[in-house]
Amino acid sequence: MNERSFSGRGGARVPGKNAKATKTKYEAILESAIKVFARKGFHKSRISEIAREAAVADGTIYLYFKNKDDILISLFEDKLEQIIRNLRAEIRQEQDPLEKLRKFIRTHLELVNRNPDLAAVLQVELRQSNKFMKEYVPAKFIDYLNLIGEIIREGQAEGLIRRDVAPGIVKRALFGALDEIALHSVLTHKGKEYLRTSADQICEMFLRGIAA
Amino acid sequence: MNERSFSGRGGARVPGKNAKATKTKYEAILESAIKVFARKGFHKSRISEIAREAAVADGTIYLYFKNKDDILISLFEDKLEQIIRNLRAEIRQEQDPLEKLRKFIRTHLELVNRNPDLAAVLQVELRQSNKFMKEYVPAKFIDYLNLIGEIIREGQAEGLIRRDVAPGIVKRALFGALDEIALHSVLTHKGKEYLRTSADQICEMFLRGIAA
Amino acid sequence: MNERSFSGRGGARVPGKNAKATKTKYEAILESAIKVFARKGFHKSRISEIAREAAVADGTIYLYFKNKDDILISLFEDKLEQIIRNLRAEIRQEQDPLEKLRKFIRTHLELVNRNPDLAAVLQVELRQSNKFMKEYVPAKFIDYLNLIGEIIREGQAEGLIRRDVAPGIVKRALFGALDEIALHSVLTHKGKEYLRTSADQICEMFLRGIAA
Amino acid sequence: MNERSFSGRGGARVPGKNAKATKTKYEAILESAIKVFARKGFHKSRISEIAREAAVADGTIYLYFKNKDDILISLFEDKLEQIIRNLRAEIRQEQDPLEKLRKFIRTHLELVNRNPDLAAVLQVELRQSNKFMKEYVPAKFIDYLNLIGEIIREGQAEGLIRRDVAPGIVKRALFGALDEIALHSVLTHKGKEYLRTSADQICEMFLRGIAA
DNA sequence: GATGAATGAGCTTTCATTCAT
DNA sequence: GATGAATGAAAGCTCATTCAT
Repeated sequence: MNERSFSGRGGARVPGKNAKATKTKYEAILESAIKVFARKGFHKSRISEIAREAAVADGTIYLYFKNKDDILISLFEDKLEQIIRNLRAEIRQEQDPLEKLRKFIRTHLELVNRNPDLAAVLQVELRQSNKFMKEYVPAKFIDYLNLIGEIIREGQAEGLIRRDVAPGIVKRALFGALDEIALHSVLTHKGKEYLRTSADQICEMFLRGIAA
Repeated sequence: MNERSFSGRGGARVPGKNAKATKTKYEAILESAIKVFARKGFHKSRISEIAREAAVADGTIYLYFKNKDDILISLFEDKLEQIIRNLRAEIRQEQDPLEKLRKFIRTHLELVNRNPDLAAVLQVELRQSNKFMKEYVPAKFIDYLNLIGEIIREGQAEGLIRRDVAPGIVKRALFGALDEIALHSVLTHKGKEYLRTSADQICEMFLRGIAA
Repeated sequence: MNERSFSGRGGARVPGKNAKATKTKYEAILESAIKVFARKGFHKSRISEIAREAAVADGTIYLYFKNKDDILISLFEDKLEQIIRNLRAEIRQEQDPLEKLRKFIRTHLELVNRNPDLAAVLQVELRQSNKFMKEYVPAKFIDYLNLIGEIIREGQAEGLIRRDVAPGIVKRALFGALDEIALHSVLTHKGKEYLRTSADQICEMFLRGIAA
Repeated sequence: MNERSFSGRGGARVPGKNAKATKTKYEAILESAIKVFARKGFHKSRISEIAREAAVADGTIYLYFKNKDDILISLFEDKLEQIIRNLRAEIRQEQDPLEKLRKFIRTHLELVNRNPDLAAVLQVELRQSNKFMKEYVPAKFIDYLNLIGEIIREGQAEGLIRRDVAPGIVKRALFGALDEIALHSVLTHKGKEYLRTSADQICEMFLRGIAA
């Protein structure tokens, strides 16, 4: 059994009392990291470069992050949390579980289109962190996957989705499909058009594939 | 547009004339690399460790491979080529394009089950190589994807698959789905059972999803 | 035309603000380097050994010097600058240009006698640096040569030295003569006596050779 | 006391019996080495490159030379021996010791002009060999210096050169002067004109300097 | 004698991280 | 909290040399 515990979280994320000021610094570092990682790649990015970009001293970064991997992983969690929040809001607007899935698929690929730097980091750099791939307990990622799982279960309850569909597997299959398309888009710099067509194709295929 | 050219291939891969003897040495290094990479991970694997495992000198490795990344990428190409050959043979036995897809899906996941070390390297370590993700021209990978694309086109020609399915997108979606399942299997050490169930679920969903 | 530019100078030579403290560290490294280079030779000297001798960490050396060659070249420039300063002071005491030359010749060889480690480095190790021989723009060395050239011109102006003497050539010839004697002294460990006799011989020969 | 013994000489210089064929190979390697050393510098020249240039296998070089330094030193000895032979012949033509010195000086610098590759190797690369500078017993070089020493003694015997001139020191001083001029010519690519003027200047100065 | 595949010692430099101020 | 000078561990790769053929 894989250990997968990431000891980096839970440290003194916010050093001082002045939440406003420090949050700014924490966020400044994360935003700088996205830019630098996207430009140079994770391994070739230097802590000193992120520090310069964020206009803080090298050492200051270690007041907010445990180490270099922790920046990457914090970035992942922070952004994914925002994404999940937004997605929940979007989905709540729809009644039909099948429409919810459609919304999910489209929004996932739209986000890739609208945040190219972040997408480059999440699709390519993040996976190059050994810590992320092997030690990190992907709680937030599981939340994300479960958005799909829940919709499927909802659809099954309403008789719109086949009972023999296994939500735990299909949620991963759908995520994998979207992820591969996103990766291809990032690596080949195919943008809007490609992502929109792909969203349509995947919607059509998945919804037919699981519909009752 | 990303350049993505990998200059490492085509060098003096086989120093001597005695194809038999040298092929053995080349292969010995690759097999050792799979073991070591799977055990320690790409970045933590030492060239000297691969050399020891293969019973050659450190320098000998550089007669057959340009550098550490080249070992990983050669490994990928070599193994993928074998897999493609085997898959083609399997698929050729079936007449029905839909049955061919079923075969493809099942074989992909069976290979993961039967070659856990190789799977671990291809699913996790390979993606951690910056060279592979950013500079490599994935000719063999495209061949692999095209196996799917061809079957889909075949099915469309026979009227078994909807005409509005885009093979170029669906092939990636299917690969992404299989890849994510494989990754999950590798990271959580879920084996045979999980992979078989997943194969069934994915077959059912995809085939329904694209059937005419 | 040979480029001969040495890009190593002008970097962040002094990291901090406390000039006193850092100057000490910079100098400590140079003094240690002279000892180690003289003992082991440039190529066989290890950075780690210089660091240990100077009681700093390996990496600290790279805060003050670009690389190993830069230590050697900085050493050359630093010491040559001191030597030039001292020589100027010595020469200023004499009125007669011929006496100035005598002083120059004697002081050059006395310095070899009084600083055997430094002499060993400058005579033997420095020339073994490819960077020094081929890329370095020898500004300080030209200053040194020009000390001789200026005295000769002065002597010509006063009618003490023949007008047909070419200062630009003779300055090199004299330097070459002194340099070869110094090298022989260093390689065979011939000291005081040899250097003093040589100084007298060279004085006699050169002064007669160029006198009006 | 410096050891200065070079153990590389005396090995099986000429492997076989066929003196013609093997002498050709030995010489081919030396000539190739001059070209390669002049082009790339000693340290950056690869044995394999010299072998390719000489159209022999890497290993063959080790039948004729003990190691890389031995190529350089053999090259030095071979060429210096030729030079000494030629110089002796030239000098023998003159009766007057002072004319002999003149001839010596001019010929030395003419050789630099006529053999730029060889000069580049002897002036720059040779001195970068630690073996040459520190372990080699420079028998041939001493022969060369003694050519000067002998002429001076001859001149003293004939009453043409001052008795208080020390041949052992002046020979080095003269060599040093010529050497520095030669080095400057090589490094700055100053050719014929510069060398000829320098020869004249040095002749004038040295002959006046030591004349009775 | 000739070959060239195989060997394996050898080492600078980078950069994430720390900690005294 | 913020700084940034100082630390020191860490390893890929080259290439002179060897030696079995």
